Amino acid sequence: MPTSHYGQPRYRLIADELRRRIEAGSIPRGSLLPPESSLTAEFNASRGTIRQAIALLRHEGIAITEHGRGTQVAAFLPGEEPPRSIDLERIHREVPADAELAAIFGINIGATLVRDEAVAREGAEVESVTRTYRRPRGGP
Amino acid sequence: MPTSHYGQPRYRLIADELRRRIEAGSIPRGSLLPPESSLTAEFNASRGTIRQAIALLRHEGIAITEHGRGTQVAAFLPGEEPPRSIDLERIHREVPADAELAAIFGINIGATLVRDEAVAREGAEVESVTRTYRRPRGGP
DNA sequence: AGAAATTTGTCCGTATGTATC
DNA sequence: AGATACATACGGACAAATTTC
Repeated sequence: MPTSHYGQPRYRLIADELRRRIEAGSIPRGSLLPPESSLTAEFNASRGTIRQAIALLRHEGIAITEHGRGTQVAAFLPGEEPPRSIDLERIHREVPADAELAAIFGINIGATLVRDEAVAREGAEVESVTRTYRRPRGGP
Repeated sequence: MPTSHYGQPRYRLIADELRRRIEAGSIPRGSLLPPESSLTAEFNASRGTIRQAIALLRHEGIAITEHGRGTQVAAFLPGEEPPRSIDLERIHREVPADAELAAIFGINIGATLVRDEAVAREGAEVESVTRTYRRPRGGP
């Protein structure tokens, strides 16, 4: 990626894009910015470049970075666009069967089931939670 | 030690080794990977490098990481297909939110949620139970 | 029920080498 | 040559979720 910066350095363009999302509400006030690692992936930029971009936002006072926690969008400037992006997040884990599930599967209560959970969000709001339970493959 | 580039960066080599162990079964499906601290010691690499390696496995869909818990090997590796569902049965009802769901939705424990349940059977055996929770439309 | 230990998440600072503008 | 960006790697520190005692 040789970079074709049209007059502007990359970190400035990235800062512009993040500022746009914040102003448009797609990154809600008071929420945490995606971590540097995510931004690195999304913008296909190095961490240093991302950090420069965030430093700009900090200077402008619209972001606050806390060591070990993340970068938070400032809370001021009320009301604007409702967020529309749908975010999916999947969690996979093993859970013990409760009475209801045990009855359906025909297994003992407390037996291990594999649960896949998908949380669908629109902006900050949770739209739905879908859980799929299966019996584990060849193991308790 | 910047890069000892013997063709590949270290995090990729480490990811290769972990993938090999998973496919060979020496790290079983559904089990937890050794913690980052152990891998750091074993591979004599920094934590960041280990995390990069694990991120690769996550991206490939063969590992799922949960905060505070660990990194779990997927129950099904991409490419191996779980058995297909045949019989489907749907149940719709209203249920009170337990603590976990309440936390996800950001509502009070006991608040009403709508639950759609689909039981997939293959012959007599239950293959999977899928439950989707949503907030009621305009209701309590 | 609560504290401690474990484990992952994130940020900070630094370093080296390479490629591109 | 210098500025910018990229890729990789290290170590330290604090934050937060989960498990364990």
